[in-house]
Amino acid sequence: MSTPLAHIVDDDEAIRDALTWLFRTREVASAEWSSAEEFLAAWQPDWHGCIVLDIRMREMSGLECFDVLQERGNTLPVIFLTGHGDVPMAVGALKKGAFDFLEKPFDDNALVDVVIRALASDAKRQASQATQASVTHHLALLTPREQEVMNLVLAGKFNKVIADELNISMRTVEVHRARVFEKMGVRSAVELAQLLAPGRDKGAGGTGNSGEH
Amino acid sequence: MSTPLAHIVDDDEAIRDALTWLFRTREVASAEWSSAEEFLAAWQPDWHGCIVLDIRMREMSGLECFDVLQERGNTLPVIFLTGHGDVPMAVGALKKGAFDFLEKPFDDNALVDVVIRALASDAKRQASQATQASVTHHLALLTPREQEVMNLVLAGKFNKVIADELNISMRTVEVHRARVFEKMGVRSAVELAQLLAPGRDKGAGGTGNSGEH
DNA sequence: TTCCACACTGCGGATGACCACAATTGAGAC
DNA sequence: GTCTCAATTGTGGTCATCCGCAGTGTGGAA
Repeated sequence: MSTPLAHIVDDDEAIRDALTWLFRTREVASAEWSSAEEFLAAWQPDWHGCIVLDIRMREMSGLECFDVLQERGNTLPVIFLTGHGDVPMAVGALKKGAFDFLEKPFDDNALVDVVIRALASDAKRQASQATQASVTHHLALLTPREQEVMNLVLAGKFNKVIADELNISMRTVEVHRARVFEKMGVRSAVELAQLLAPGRDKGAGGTGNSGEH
Repeated sequence: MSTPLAHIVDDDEAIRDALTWLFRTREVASAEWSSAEEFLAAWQPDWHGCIVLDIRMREMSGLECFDVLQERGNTLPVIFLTGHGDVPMAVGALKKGAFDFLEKPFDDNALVDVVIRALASDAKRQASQATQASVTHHLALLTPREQEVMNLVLAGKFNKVIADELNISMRTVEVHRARVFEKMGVRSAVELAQLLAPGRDKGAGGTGNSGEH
C-alpha cells in the first residue's frame, strides 16, 4: 500500500525538476525516477497513482518500459511525453492502454489536468478492484463441494434437484448451502447472485409508497 | 436492420474505388459515400458494420462528422484515415472513442485487418446490446407497482417485509411477484437477479459429480 | 354504460428453504 | 494414535414461497 504518486520517469533532470515543481504547485504528490530501469526495479504491483513516462530516454525507451509494465500486470495509468512522436506511435500506445500521449512542448496546466484525471481514474479502479478482490477471496474460502453447490444454487435449481445431480441427500445440500451463505457473508441466494454479478440500476423507486389500501 | 457494411466516406473517388476493390478482395461488404453530409443524411442508428472516414474532405471534415455521429449515439466503430494527421489529432480522436487512426500511405492489408476487427467488435457489441435491449423491453412491460415490488425482492427482502413497506397484504405482494417472474420470463428471484446483473464466471464445474454417497 | 387493466385481499394447501440437534466416515496433520 | 476438517446423513419443526379459487374497488377506454 502507498499514497497515490505521480511517478515521473525521465532521464533529463531539468525536466524532472520542472515537473516535480509543477505538480507540487497543484498539490499532486510525485516521485522521480531517472531511468526506466530504475523505475522498473522499484515498481510494485500495489502502487497507487499514475506514471508520467518520457519516450526518448538513453537506455530503455518509454515504450519498452510500458511493454514491460503491461506484462507485469501494471494497472497504473501511463501518460506518455514525447518531443518527437509520430502518429503510429501515439495510436499504438493508446490502443495498448496508455492513458494519454502528449507532445512537447505541452501546456503545463493541460499536463497536470491529465495527471489529475489519471489519478482519479486509478483511484476508481483501485476501489472497484478492491471489492472484486474481496469477493474472489471469499470465494477461495469455499471448499470445492461448496462451490459446486453454489453454482447449482445460482443456476436457480431446487435443493432437491441439486441433491439429485450430485448424488447426495437434500440435507447435505442444505448444509453446504448454508455454509456458502455464511462464508460469502450473505443471507439469501438473491444477495449471492448480486454479489457475484454486480450490475444495473433499478428502474423505479424502491421503498416509496404512493397509495395505500 | 441491415447487413454489416464497411462504410467508406471519402470525397476522393479514386480512393473510394480503391478501397471498395480492396475490401471486395477480402470479402468485406462495403458502401461508398462521397461526403460526410451525404453519409450523415443516410445514417441510421440501427446500422451494423463500421465506418472508414477520411479526415480531410472538402466540406465537413471527418472529425466533425465523427462528432455529429457521437451526438447521435452512433455505436459503429470509426476508423480514421488521414494523409497529414498530427499526434494531438490522433490522440483526441482515439480518446473520443475512435476505433483506429491510420496515416496514409497505409498498408492495404493492415487496413483490411483493422476493418475486420472493427466489424467483429461491432458484431459483439450488437449482440450484447440486443440481450440488454430485450431485458429493458421486458422491464417496460411491468406495471409501476410490479417494478416496485421487484426492486424490493431484489433487495433480498421477505414478502412479509415488502408487504409492510408498501402497506399492502402479503398476498398482493405474492401476486405482483408472480407477475414479475412471468413477465420477465424467469422462475425464481435468483434468475431475476442474474438477468438484471449479468456477470462473472463460475469457479468450479457445475454438474460434474465426482464421488457418490 | 360496459369492459378491461391494475391493484388489492383472504383462505388453505403444497412445496421449498432453513435450522437445531445428533452422528458417521475418511483424509491429512501433529 | 489422536485431532481436525470436509463431507455426509437423519429427524422434526418453523418459516417462506407459490398457487388456485374467489372476490372487491377504481379509473380509463370504447
